Amino acid sequence: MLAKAGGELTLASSIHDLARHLNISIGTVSRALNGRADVNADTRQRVLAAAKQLNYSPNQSGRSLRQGATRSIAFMLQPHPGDQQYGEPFFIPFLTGLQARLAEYDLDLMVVMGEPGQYQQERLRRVVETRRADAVVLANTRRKDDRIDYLSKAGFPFATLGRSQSGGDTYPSLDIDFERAGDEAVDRLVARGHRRIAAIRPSHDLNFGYLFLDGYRKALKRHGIEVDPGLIADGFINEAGGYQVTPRVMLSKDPPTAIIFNNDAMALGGCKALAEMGIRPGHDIAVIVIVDTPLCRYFSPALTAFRPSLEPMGRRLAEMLLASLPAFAGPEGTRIIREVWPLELIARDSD
Amino acid sequence: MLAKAGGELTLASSIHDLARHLNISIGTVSRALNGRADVNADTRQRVLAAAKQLNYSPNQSGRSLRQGATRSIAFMLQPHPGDQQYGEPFFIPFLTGLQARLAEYDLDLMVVMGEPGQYQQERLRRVVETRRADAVVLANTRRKDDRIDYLSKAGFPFATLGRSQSGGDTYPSLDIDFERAGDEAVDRLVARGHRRIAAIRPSHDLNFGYLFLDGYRKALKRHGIEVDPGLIADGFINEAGGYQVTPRVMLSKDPPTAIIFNNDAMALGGCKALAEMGIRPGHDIAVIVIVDTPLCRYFSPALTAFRPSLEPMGRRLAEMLLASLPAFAGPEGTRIIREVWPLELIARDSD
DNA sequence: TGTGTTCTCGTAAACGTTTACGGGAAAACG
DNA sequence: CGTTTTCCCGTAAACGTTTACGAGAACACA
Repeated sequence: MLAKAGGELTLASSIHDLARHLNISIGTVSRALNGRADVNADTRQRVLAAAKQLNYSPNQSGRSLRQGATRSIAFMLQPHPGDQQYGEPFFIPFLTGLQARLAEYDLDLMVVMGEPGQYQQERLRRVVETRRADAVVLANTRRKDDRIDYLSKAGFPFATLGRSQSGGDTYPSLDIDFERAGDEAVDRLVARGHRRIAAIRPSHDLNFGYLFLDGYRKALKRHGIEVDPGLIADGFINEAGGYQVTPRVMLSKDPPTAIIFNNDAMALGGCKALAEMGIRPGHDIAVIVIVDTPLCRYFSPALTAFRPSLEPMGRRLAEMLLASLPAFAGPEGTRIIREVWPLELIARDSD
Repeated sequence: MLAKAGGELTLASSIHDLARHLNISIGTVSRALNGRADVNADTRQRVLAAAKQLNYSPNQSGRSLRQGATRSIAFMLQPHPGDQQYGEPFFIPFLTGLQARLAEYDLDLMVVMGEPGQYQQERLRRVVETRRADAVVLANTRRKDDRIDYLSKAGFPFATLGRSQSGGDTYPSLDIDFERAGDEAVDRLVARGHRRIAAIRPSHDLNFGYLFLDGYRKALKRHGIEVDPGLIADGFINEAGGYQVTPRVMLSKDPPTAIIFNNDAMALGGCKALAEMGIRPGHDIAVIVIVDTPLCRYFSPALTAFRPSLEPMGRRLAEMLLASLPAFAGPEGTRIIREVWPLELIARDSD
């Protein structure tokens, strides 16, 4: 306790109080509470009853120290630099799912955010070295990710939301199928008669930008359309980035009739640029967004987009992480699971 | 540690290792590291150097147990029931600020969410009773809030984002000035010639709904406009709620020429209902939203709204909480600070 | 009755810290 | 030189658990 609010704090009863109250040793009390076999059934009942009566709950610090496990998982979220008035709506439902599943295992969730753009490595090291968490969940994975290198070198358990080229196949990861989304987006546009299709994605070495582009290229090839480098651009992963980079693509000698944006904020900025050029999405040009957010739905025109199931993804990643921890999955069950989830196309008015 | 990843785990060096390496007692090492006065300057240097060399960081579980403080703060966020595809964009920036300031004090942030609509009390009790956190931050405060009653009765330190009628003035709280926003919204509308102004707010005993209404009523009174109960309605705090309740107000004998929505999601649903009735916000009716989100900006027409500074609010609430904790503010500095922050009006196209 | 087994429990160590206490050596002072 | 003070450090207890170990009692079995 940091504060002893004027003495009115209800004393936290310890296992010693319980033992004294029952005229029993603390060892027996602990065994009774933890459901061990070598305790008399009657004794166990008495202990349980007394625990309820005295409102006893085991002190987590004591347990952590003795067992060498904190029973908490750290979630590292690095906000992208840029306009942070509201941040990414992406993560609340993901966190909800992650947290819900962890709670079922009596695990706490610690959130470490770091300043936008700041080097997150120190924060991560602190968590690992001071043993503040038993495992880590990484978000915003980059193609080459220092955090992954560090964790796998240290042998510290972790899982990632998103893929990376770092660290090999030694950790669980869950990602969206950006290749397939890119592929399907092209498919859809081609079926509607487009052949000049632009792709706008974030720079920053964010891995999903590359994955998306792979799918985009693959689909073009399948349809016998040559990839035009002039139709591919990347920019800062926010509205300003989309606003800045979209005109560059539109002003090429042979402009596109469709644009796939790999990020909702960039799409919004792009549409603003288009509007200023007198180009109307849904009329003069087709626009598809790869990861849907509520903004896509309420924008005018409503943007066709691919939607993830964030909350189930959060729950699933928790399961995958737990399955890789011997303490939960059993010694033999230390399985590294990697999954890639499809997106659902939400057809709206922009394409 | 839960997992010992194949033995490659870098051994966490303890203070004993450090002491042995230096031929010094652990007491001295601890004192040196913690900057106590009674340690020779030369010894301190040697300890610090060795700590860096052996990559030593104190084990947090050990510290927590000994000091009776976990150095972590729990943030309790209860999602509103309803459409949870994306949750509330409100909280990410708030969390960012809260977390950033806490990190400066070497405090961790634990996030406890609870299922939407689920009774959050048990989760809270668990945190308190097992001493998993040193203090709690509550969000989504209700007019009468069980959690506040419980915490103040237990003498457990906490602060709230949002006001409540529970618990008296014994805890720090930070809230948005909903009264003033309601007042200003009416002011603005009256200045533009409106006299039939509706107010739509959430039910659920959420406190801010009442505060908003106070400001609304006060402003009407000031302008000599009688409050018409037929123009006041409440509904579920989501899009469906707004969609459902708005027609009820519009179909009254003497319909409003303006509506103030006390929640962005409800406003969106309300606008949908209006559209279906052939009523265009910004043309046929004026619409103002009390708490701005990105959705208001991108909606068509863009919605005039009052915007909070969420990230500074997060930082500020962390400061306020810390100031109320003797361990941080010093024994005399146990001050209970309560603040109410104004909103900034963002004029757009809907009014 | 003697021996082995089972059941139940108490004892004590251990996890990694911090800190109260005391003591020895050096320094200061008379 | 004796006494007091200061400086620095080691010792050990304490935080609240869990758990390895062993021991006593009850019981079974021959």
